[in-house]
Amino acid sequence: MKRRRGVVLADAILQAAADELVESGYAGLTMEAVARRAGTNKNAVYRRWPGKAALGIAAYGRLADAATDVPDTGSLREDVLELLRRVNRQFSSPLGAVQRDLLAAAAAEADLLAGLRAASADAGSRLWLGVLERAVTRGEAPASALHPRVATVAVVLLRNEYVVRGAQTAPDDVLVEIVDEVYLPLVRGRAALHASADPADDRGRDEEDRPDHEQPEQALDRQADDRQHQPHHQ
Amino acid sequence: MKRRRGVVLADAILQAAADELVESGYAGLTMEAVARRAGTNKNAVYRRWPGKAALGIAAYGRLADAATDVPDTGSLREDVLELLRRVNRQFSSPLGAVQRDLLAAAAAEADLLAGLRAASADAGSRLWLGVLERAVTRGEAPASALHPRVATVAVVLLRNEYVVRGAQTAPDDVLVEIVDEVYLPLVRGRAALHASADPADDRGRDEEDRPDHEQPEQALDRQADDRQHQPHHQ
DNA sequence: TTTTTAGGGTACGTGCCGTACCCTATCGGC
DNA sequence: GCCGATAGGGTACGGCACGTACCCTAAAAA
Repeated sequence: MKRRRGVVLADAILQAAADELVESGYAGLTMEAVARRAGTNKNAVYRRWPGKAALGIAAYGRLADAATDVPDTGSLREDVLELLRRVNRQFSSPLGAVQRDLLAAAAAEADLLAGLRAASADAGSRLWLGVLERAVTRGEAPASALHPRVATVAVVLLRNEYVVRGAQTAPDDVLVEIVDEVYLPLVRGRAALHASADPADDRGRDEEDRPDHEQPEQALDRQADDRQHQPHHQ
Repeated sequence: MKRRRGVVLADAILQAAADELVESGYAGLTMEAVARRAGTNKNAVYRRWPGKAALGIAAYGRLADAATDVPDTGSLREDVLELLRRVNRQFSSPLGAVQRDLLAAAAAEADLLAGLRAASADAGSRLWLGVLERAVTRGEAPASALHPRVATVAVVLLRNEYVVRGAQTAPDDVLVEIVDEVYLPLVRGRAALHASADPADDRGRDEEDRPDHEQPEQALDRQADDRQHQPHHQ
């Protein structure tokens, strides 16, 4: 009987883990079941991943590869709303439940969280900045809005809906409200502020170590590298 | 030996559960330990709460009773920043970790989530609306900003920091960034939109109550170089 | 071929959940 | 103050899942 080795086996395990994840959720994920489903035993699993959380995150990486492509309708509002709707569908799918469970499970251990972010969170930031950037070139938004924290406000609010209200799909009018009451006013409001010649906003601190008008790619890198350890003296 | 009954015993159990919660977190909360600590046995616990999640939420209710009082400095920016700092302290305390774990654990079961919200989330919305309302009466913000989703944007973004970055205390410049890049532009931007673009009256105050420099330690934190450590192998 | 590496099979020890019994202190009614 | 019903105390058990330890063998490397 042929015996799988190395990357072939690892792949089979990951696939089995991913299947178990969508079937039973993260809570119902067991090492035994994964090993059984992969046609091997826990030995081979533990030799590669130190525990359940690590395996779950690795398996999620395989699931999340289905990259969401960005809408490009020519209007900021429609772009944002459509992207938000896609994200909403993903959040309310089994995959979204897995993602939320995983985030919760990884919150305890910092190294796991880093792996999870690599698989999902940062890519999202790029998406939203891209949408916003196109709006800037069309003149729909000021360049000062090209800020990771600004660009991702909508999806952060949507995520919060799931945190607060549970796994229920967020109704569409919530998305509309987020876009019309928060996101667009925020972006356009920044336009109004900056158009009325009050750059006092970005003086002092900003000038030195946080340039507001940098290239979008740099803004992204910045966010990705922003993580820092607590130097806990005092 | 005296044998406690009824509400006295229930109280002792809740207290023990709350203590265990802050000591070991929700993940480390065990029914045995709670019973032992309360000087009783699992019997008495299960007679009152159907399982670990329900007990955890009930115990959290006892912890969360320490109501946060709202600052009232006379300036919207200072109020928001100060409130955000208090919330940040709470989030990064053991209590905050418990709250996040609990939210994650309750996401699966809807009825538990309802109980948890009653203990914490909704009160927060009122707080933020209150701050904003005072700003409106002072003329710092338009009445159109008095919208729950707008009012709570800052704390939602802060919560997201914890979701994405883990239990690390959010550095103060993140709070400042949230306030200056998102919250205030949002509120004032709405003013510009609704009051037909005359934000000139915002300018004077802006320069007064805006501190130029942050604490030196935090500025140092920001520069701390920590490239990613490889999370295990693949 | 011989040696080394890595998978397969299996059994354990441990921890915790949730339940079941049986005993006994306490409470409320008489 | 006695007496049944109620509820707490003690304990044991079944079950499950995690993580570990052996021992055996196929497959790759030397």
